[in-house]
Amino acid sequence: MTEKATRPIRSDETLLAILEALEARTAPSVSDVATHAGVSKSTAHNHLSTLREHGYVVDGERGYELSLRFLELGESARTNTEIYEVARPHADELSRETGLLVNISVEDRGKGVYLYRTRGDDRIRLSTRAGEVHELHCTATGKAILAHLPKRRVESILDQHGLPKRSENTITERETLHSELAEIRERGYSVDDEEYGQGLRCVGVPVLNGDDAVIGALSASGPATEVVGERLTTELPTHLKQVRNRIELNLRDY
Amino acid sequence: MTEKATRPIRSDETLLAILEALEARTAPSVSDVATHAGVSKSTAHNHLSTLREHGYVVDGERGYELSLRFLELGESARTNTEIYEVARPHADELSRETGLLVNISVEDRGKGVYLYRTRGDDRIRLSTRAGEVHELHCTATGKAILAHLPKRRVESILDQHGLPKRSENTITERETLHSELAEIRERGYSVDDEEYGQGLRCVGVPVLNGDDAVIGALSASGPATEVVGERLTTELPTHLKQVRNRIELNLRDY
DNA sequence: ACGAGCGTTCGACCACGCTGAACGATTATC
DNA sequence: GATAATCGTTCAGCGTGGTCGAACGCTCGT
Repeated sequence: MTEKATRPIRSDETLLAILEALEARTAPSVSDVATHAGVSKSTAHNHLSTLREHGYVVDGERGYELSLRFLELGESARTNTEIYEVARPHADELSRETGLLVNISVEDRGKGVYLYRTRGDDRIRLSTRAGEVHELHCTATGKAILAHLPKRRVESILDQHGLPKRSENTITERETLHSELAEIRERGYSVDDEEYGQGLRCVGVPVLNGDDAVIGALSASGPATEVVGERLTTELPTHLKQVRNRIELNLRDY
Repeated sequence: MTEKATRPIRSDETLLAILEALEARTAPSVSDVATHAGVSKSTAHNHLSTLREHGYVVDGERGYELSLRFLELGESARTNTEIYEVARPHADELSRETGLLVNISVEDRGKGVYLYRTRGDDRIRLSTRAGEVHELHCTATGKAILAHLPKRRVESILDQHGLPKRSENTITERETLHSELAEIRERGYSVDDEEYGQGLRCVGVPVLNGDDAVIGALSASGPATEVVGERLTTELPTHLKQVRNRIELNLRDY
């Protein structure tokens, strides 16, 4: 599925390796970058100074860093998605009303990416952040998305990424997952019952566009001790479905 | 100030030009990208397919797009700043309390960059977004930052970017700006009185780290009709200074 | 059927990206 | 305070590979 380039450009690949080095390590030196990217020090130096000249990296007193240019590019990518701008205010509202952590995510190259995460109660700092990726089979948003992708596409995603075990409850059998997805289609919402992390429970709904294609999903998550009983089986699903309807209505008139 | 690379890498430069083409135009074709970046179609194709293979761009049905990989990189750059994680919850709180649009920005290569923007009242969609850049001389956050940079650095920034007129009230004379900056230092807050855009008024405060270096600024902005009288001269400045103090205290214990 | 646009592949040339060695500057170690 | 290690940077030179233009199917609109 990873579309192979017929004629990959080697210097681009080292450039990208350098970006990854800058992302992974905090403020690395030229030599660090060179080692991490597997190139000579002089090559790393040339790439870094080119990137600096164009404002993509800055070298502070501690070392090189990705510049805020990437924030601009990231926002551009985020705004390009159909769902983000429309769903965001609804996510904020939902989060205020429920006090839970609300997520918007989309599928990107077979994985889930959080476009936005918001928590009504800001006192707890977000441990996780936007842009983070996760497998689709073990989260509420992921399963909501999978449930509405063409079966062929689902298979190809599972072939590519497998069903890695993230916690005790993670679904690791294809068959189990498929019947779960059928159930999700039927009742209109998904549940992550500590499948991604212990003690974390999450309810999600898909978001479809005018052509009935999934463009993402919305979910609310919280401690398993809080997301229980009526709240888990009725209250949150109903609430989320309402929000989903509002978002889909807003999508119609752009 | 733009540190010249002694030996710039040409293929990196075309790669960056391609990224800019993807950012500027929505879902451009290979030919569009080639024209915009000033290279042959086949060269553009090779770069794009390399980027796609590594997951940095995706080609949807409409054309090529930046992938959400850039959201990840952008978040990484944002988190690297000293101010972001600490100030963000305070910004949210301030926004809820005032109902105004609250901004966190930092200086990056002589310009201001919004790290975060939040508005208590989410019903109005944010017209502007994080990552956006602006000149420092015509915004409340920008002037608060300039007021605490070494004079030499301020001069070099003004040399580089000038004082472009953004609206009726924009300060375009260096002398005027310098006395304004002195005033800001004295009273501890800055005001943008429709200097960036007509009808928009804004109050800002600098945020300093343990070494008394500016690491960014915080501001609250709203319609000129709302931000007036006591609110403009006393209420908001006092409120912002309180928030600033809280942020600086939090910075101490990381 | 036609032509105009697209994205892609190919061959060939010579620019230029890569390496390794050498440079001063800075810090660490004794 | 001398030595040594390591830093970022520059340089020359080799030979790879990035570049372009032409040519290829292909999908459009006419």
